[in-house]
Formats: sequence, structure tokens, C-alpha cells
Amino acid sequence: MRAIIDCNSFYSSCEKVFKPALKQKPIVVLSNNDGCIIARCDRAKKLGIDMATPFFQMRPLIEQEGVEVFSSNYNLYGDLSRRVMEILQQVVGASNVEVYSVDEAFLSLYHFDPEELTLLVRTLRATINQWTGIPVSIGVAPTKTLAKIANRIAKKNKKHTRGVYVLDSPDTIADALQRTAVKDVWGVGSRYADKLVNLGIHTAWDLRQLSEDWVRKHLGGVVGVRLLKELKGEEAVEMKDGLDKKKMIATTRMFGHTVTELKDIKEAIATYTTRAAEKLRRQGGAASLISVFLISQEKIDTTNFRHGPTVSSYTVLPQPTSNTAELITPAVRLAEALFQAGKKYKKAGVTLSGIVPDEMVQGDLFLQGRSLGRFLMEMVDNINFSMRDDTVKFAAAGTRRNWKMQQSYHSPRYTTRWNELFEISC
DNA sequence: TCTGGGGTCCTAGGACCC
DNA sequence: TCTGGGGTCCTAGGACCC
Repeated sequence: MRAIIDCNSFYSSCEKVFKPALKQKPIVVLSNNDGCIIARCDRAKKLGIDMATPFFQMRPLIEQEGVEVFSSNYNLYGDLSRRVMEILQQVVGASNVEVYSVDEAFLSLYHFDPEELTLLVRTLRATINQWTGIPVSIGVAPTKTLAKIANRIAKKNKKHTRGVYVLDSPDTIADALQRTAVKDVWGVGSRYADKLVNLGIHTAWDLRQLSEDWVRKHLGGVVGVRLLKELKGEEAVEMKDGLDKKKMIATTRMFGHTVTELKDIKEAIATYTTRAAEKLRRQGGAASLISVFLISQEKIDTTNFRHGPTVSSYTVLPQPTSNTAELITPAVRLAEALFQAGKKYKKAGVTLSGIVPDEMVQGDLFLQGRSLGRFLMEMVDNINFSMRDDTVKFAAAGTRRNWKMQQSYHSPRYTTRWNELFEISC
């Protein structure tokens, strides 16, 4: 059996851990740049605040209802996520945990007695809540896709399920599939959902009745076939071991304001390259290709939000590297080539790909000083990690940061910065 | 009048996830 | 006035090879 464990309204829950006075209050968390609403606690959901809606549109309602607002605090969420995942690894064994996202993990439970699964996951849920303060929901079923459906039922009916739902018989599975709209199936996005509903396929149960040929033809080939098998209880989406490395690493951001100066664009690109290179070194990789994109502002159209056109370009590096300096130079050159004076830019990004293990990079007689470069980057990473972000940085990344994102409602990084520790007065 | 039949590799773009 | 930031996988189609 598989389980999916999902932290409820994760970002909101993290904020509430350190502000217990907000426990019964509605709160929301905003995306970078305070642009969109990306997390709402149950109370905020009940007020009709939707996911991913622009903050400014919801602002009147938020103020009227006294909803507490937070900018996203990824240091805090990342640290609490790590604590939750560690508990899972302790209880079911590290090799049986697949960390799927910051707030979700799949578990493999074949080594437990099927009779005891309900008790096991109930205990797990209570332990996580007691040790971290984060509430979770858990779904258990024969496949990942069915576990997702079980999890959704657990979350939707908390009173009845107490956050845990197990699908362990053909009857419970059939019942769950009939209660699940096709758009709520894992792997069915809005495009496929529209297509299916137009054909009279409304529930996960309806979807399960389709033929393999049909889904192969209309739901993305082998992707659709996998989905169908999973709904029928046949495993088609394997557990991944957590060790796999990223094949692509990106750092992209909206700017705080529109940017018109090439100098600012270059600083932003150098900064994003620095971030991306850090991620690359953390997984012991070297990139052989770097690409840069810029997005300019579209004419204002209030009904349909659209980004302006994306312009992008890439460079194949002379040899794979993880050295920030060797990556900044081509990245900035790409930005210069893409930049057009007179345009207003909203967003930019850097993507590293063609990633190979750093130790396997061949030495090149004509590219000197590699080992020195590696030593330098290690020093910089160590200083930045132990002191604080960006104690040491490259000059190209600039100091003015005219483009930097807005964050007006930031909570303290309670668990990862000494000077922001949670304080108790007595 | 008639113009092969395999392969591989790469990129762009679509669809999905949280 | 103000609309996130990552990722993955798959397919189609073009270029090229013999």
C-alpha cells in the first residue's frame, strides 16, 4: 500500500505555529512580490478567498473581514518541512519516503501489516502535530493516484475522517471514485478536465470505465494509460528514491517594479545566476548549457491577464561548470543581446541544463585554474551558509537592487536566524 | 508513370504537478 | 497600479545518417 501525507494549508499553518493567537483567525500567504494569494487557511477559504487570485483584487474583502496577511517566508516553511519529513523517515524508514514537494510525501507501507495501517497513520498524524504543530491529512490506497483521492476525502471531511482515510477494498475504492470529480484526479489538469466533461465523463469512476486505447489517444499517450491503470489499482507510477538530481535548475523572478535600464537587468541576471549556481553545486552538478529569458510588459488588459512576449536565448558552455563566475559572464552577455532599449521589463530568469556530475568533467589544458575556482566557490558557499545569505557576492550582482521584489508582510525567520528567534516574555 | 525504409538525435511546445 | 516560482514527462516534427 501507498500513502500520501499532505500538510494542511501548509504555509498558513507554518505562520500559525508561531502566532497561536491567530489559530481561529483567517489568514493568507502571498506569492513573491506580494502578487498573488498562494495559501489560505480553512477560515480564509470559507470567506471565498480563492487560490492564486491577485492580492489587489481580494484586498477589499481581506480588509473588511480582518484577514491577516503574510508575505511568503520560505526560510521558515523550508525548515518546518524538513522537520516533518524527518519524522516520516524515522517512523517508516528513510527508504520508504519520497519527498514529493515542500508539503507532501509519498510513503511505501508494504512492510507493515495491512490490518494495522489505520492505526499507524493515525499515530503518525498525531506525532507530527505534537512535534511540529503542523496538521496533516493522510490518504492510504493501493496506488499513488488512489492515495491522492483518499487524501482529498480525508481533508474534505475532517470531522468525520479525523484527517485519515484508507481505501483498502474494491467497495471503498468504487465509492471514493464515484465521489470524486474528474477535475480533482491527480494528473487531470484543466485542459483534460474540460475535454472529459464535454464528453459526459464527470467522475473518476466514469474515467476508469474508458478503454486504454481511448485514453492513449486522447489523454497524452502513455501518460493517460498510466493514469487509467492507477485508477484500476495497478501501480504505474513508481516510488522515486530521493537521491535523484535535477535535470534542469531555474531561478526566475518578477521584478518589484518594471525595469527599463540594462544595468538593472544585468544585476538581476547576475543575481539569479548566483542562486542557480548555488543550487547546482548543492547537488554536485555542472551545467553545460545556460539560458536567459526576459519578459516585457504587455499592454494593459484588465480582463485577461497575460504576460508580454518572452524572449530567450542560450549559450553552450565550452565545458560544463558549476563556477558562478564562469556562468555569470555568458548569462550577462545573453541579457545584453536580448535587451531592447525603451521596453519595460517585468520578469527575467536563468535556467541551467545539460547537467552532469561535477567530478566527471574532463580537464581541459586550455582552461586553467579549475581547481582554484572550485576551492573559491566552496569558500563562498560556506561563508554564505554559515553567516547569512549573500555575505560574499559577485560585483556583477550589484548593490542597489532596484529590481528587487516587494515583501511588505514578512514574518520573522523564527527557526533559522539567531536574531529572529521566537521570544517568550514572562 | 514511376521516387525506400529504416534509424537517431535534437528542439519546441504542450500538458501536468505543487 | 498591482497577477509566483519552481519542476517533470511526453510527443511531434525536422535534420541528418546509411
